[in-house]
Amino acid sequence: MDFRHRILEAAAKVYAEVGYRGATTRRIASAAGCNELTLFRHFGSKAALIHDAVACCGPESKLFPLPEIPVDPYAEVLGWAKLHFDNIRTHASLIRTTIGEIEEHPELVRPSDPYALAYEQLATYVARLQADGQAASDLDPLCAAASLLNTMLLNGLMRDVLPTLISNPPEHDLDQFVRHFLRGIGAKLPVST
Amino acid sequence: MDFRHRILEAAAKVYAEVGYRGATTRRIASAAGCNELTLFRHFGSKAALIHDAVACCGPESKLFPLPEIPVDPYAEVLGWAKLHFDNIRTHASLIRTTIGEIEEHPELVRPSDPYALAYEQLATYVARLQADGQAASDLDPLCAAASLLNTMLLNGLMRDVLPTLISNPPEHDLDQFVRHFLRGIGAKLPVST
DNA sequence: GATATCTGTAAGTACCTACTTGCAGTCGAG
DNA sequence: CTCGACTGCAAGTAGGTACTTACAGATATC
Repeated sequence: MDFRHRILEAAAKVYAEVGYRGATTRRIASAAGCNELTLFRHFGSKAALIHDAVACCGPESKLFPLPEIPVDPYAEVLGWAKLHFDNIRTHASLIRTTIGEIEEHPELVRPSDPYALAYEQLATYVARLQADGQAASDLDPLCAAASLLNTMLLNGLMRDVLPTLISNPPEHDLDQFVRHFLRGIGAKLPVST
Repeated sequence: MDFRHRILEAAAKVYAEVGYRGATTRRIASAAGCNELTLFRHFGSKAALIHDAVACCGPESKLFPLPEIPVDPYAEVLGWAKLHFDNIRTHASLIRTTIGEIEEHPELVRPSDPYALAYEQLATYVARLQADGQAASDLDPLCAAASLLNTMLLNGLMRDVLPTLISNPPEHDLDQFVRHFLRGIGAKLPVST
């Protein structure tokens, strides 16, 4: 019966579906199963409500584990990528909406954006591989990290809405992306299945 | 004095900035410098106007040249990538908006989507490299193509709105992406600069 | 000069928007 | 039992929405 949280979840869901303008207070109240007035009593304004909802119900910003010292790059990167990919797919609708409205509502992009964190994390891992001689050192680690992360992110975001364009099962694509990524930075690969 | 085209351009611009709901007929008319009524006389409804505007003023869907028979993969892919990247950046705002509203307005995604065409085009090129023995044959050409295209696309889309995250000059990132892509598919690279 | 086509102005329709106010009911804590 | 906090209902504010109708002026063609 925690109304506040029920409202936040409903607001995040409606916002993800129809965007800021489409997420009318009436719609959110209906989705939360409460009176429209209750929204204003809890959050004061629609802007505050949407902001709290996205901050509360958006993609996780916690760091998934990626070892400091690489041992088995393929297994480590693939495992890490799977966690991120699941996180992306779970919140794909909300992320797409936020991207589409980033010009009008930059305040909805959180400072501790999980994407930015993952980006640095993977770049650090690549730099470590390079320092250890396990990867070629001619590439910018940030660009290499972007190559895998952007590929995964866009695949995860559009998978549900462009099924004709992205028809392979997620595990297949992730495996391919990680293999391409690792060979791209000059790292060793396990034998292909 | 071609009102019709002036209205289409204004509508595409306003739609790119504030989305379908935000693109009110009043706003579009103001941007086009004409009366609101003129919109309805020309296009009948807001839905028809936005549809025509996106179809007319969206990203180019023509194919950029990518040779059937690869000779110098780095030069060829980089040149091709630059053309696509420019096209993406020119229409970044509109593409972001369309992605954000793809659930509500899938009809605004054109059947001859330039992204889908480029995707197949690059995959064909990769398959040719593999057939010629110029690239490893263990990767799915479609996944390899997605690796470069997704990376470029997201970089181009977010570059203007997340400058802290994407701070390298475009040429630097493109060069890095193409190098990573080619080595990822097992192709030869020119000496790094 | 008459005609048809395009444009603008002004007013109005029916509805949705965020948000407010006043009042009544419920329910658990003291 | 009382109190306060939370909830819902009903009504209303001031403004925006897509879209329509009726009328008047400009312009180019015949």
